Amino acid sequence: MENSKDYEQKPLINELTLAKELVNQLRFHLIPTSSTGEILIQKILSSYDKALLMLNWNNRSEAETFLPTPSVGMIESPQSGSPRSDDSDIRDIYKKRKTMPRWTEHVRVCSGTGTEGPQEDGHSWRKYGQKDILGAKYPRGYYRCTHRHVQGCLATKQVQRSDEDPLVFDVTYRGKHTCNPSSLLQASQALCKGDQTHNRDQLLEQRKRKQSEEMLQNFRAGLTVKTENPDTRELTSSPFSFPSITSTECLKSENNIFSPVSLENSYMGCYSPFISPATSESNYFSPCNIARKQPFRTSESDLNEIISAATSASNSPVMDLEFTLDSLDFDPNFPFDNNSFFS
DNA sequence: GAAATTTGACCGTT
DNA sequence: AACGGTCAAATTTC
Repeated sequence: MENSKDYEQKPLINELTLAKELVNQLRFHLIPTSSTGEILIQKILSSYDKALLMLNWNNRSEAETFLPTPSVGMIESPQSGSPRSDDSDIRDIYKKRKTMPRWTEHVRVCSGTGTEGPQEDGHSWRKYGQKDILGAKYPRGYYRCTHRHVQGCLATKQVQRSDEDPLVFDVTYRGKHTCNPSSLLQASQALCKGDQTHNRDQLLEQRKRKQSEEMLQNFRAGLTVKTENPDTRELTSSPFSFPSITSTECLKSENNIFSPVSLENSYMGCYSPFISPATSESNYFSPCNIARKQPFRTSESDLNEIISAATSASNSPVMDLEFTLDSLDFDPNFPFDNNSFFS
């Protein structure tokens, strides 16, 4: 059954991959001459990605599915509850965590951009750990949703600074935000008004900003994001990702108006031009005015701090998905990676 | 005083 | 046994 499905789909996947590759090549011939062409190519690539994504999901839908709302709040006992006292509970927790959807964004922090706009747009993260990882130069930071205990939101993320390029952070999201979308929306809307600096997230941001104020001046974040297929863990070169991101590529992307993504615009539209750089959508703006003139002389913790602020600014991609899907009356359980889908 | 961060210890997985 | 992920007490920040 499964095998026959694979048999049917593999050639299809190969064809699509090949076609996508060709379009990618074509794109680099077009970029200097036609921005319209670039837009079209983005759309084509986007379509390929969607198709590939769907196929991927079909292949694995039986083995693994998203857990739309995995008994939120029941999984993790409150901190005071000595969670280690009950073995079976703990095992359940680990099992469920294992099956949580997971995806990675490669986040590049660029200098020279004016990204000091809202860095929090609804999701706030609390750091709960840091760990030196074998073979990695930099420690990995562990963050969970601030609303974990209040709303049982199990979303977590890990921020790992890249060995090769200290300006790149791998942000691995795990789990889906289950905290109340309406409150998030309110937070987002509050940010839209621009002058409202009194909400909690912004206070938080103020604090973070203060901590890294000096650095931010030299270190204004612009991000490029690659999404990773949550299951195959292959880099799926999403429409937003540039196969080989370089500084100049980054600049190019600045001029790209990617696939219209009207859904996104309706959601993101309220943001000031410098939206949270870490949102997957941020590629739309891609304020990556990168000119790495000077080496960064910042501590890891500073960088982690910034990336935390930056990434916390993003609703998790899944969250964004919920916003947009809800309005579209999609089946919310339909599993796909919105990072790629909407890009 | 409350909330957030740091950090060493603990625990499950491999 | 090593490693990665999480907990929770201590510390810091507001």
